[in-house]
Amino acid sequence: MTEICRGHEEHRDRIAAGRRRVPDREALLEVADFFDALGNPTRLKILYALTGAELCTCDLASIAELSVSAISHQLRILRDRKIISFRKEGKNVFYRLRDQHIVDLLSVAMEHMEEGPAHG
Amino acid sequence: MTEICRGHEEHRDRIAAGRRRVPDREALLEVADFFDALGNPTRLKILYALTGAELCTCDLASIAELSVSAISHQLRILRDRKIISFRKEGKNVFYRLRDQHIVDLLSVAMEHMEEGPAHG
DNA sequence: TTAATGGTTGAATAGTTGCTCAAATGATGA
DNA sequence: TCATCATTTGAGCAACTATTCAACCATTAA
Repeated sequence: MTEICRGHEEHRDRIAAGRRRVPDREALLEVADFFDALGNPTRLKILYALTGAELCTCDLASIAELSVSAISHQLRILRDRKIISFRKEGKNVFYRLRDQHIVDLLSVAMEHMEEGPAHG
Repeated sequence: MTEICRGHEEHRDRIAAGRRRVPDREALLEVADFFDALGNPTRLKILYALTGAELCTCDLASIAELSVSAISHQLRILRDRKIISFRKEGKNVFYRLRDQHIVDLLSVAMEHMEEGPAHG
């Protein structure tokens, strides 16, 4: 691994510059975890459903058409990644998006997808 | 699966409203694929390295400290998801980020991570 | 206390992913 | 043509993930 293109000083310069643009390992893993959490249809369903209202686990299960257990597992991932937060009310647990960043990101993503194919 | 919280009309209303906020299946899968592509440390390294300059496969392998083959596999995923594009020059293939959206997204993500821990 | 309901958790498992290795492709130049 | 370099590709495999199922926990109400 990590074989370098033979000779050519320009490669070395580009590589050094490129390396400088890459965040440190910890930050990189954090960003990866964040995007990874968004990169799953079930979790995206949950998040889009939560743009605009808080919902309980069983509401989300119904919306995603999956078992309460399956949703609960996914909710834990989203909680751990600090993408959603929750409040308990009697027997119910209500989830909501943690901050406006997430709402923005989700709508920007949709727009990006819609215009994407146009300049293929 | 999809058991509904017994009775309570309010649940039905919330569920119906939530469902309306979820994009259709095709769009959802597209968005998930997009975020999924960003949700991996190796691919993020590639993308951050490409913010600011185009780089060839072997430069990227050197930066990511992985085999050229491993990087090529990841580059294909990023190409397929329309996140990067490329140009061939002699024996080399130079990759670049496909549009400014991606650059913006990567820097916004870094900022979000940096401020995230502050408000718990 | 018991029963019922909403939710979480852990084990099991089928499916997916990321890497390595070896082989193939494509471009360049002798 | 042949050799070499940069890259791509496919198979194989270990590690990871999303779901299901069964068991458990927590709150409410009798």
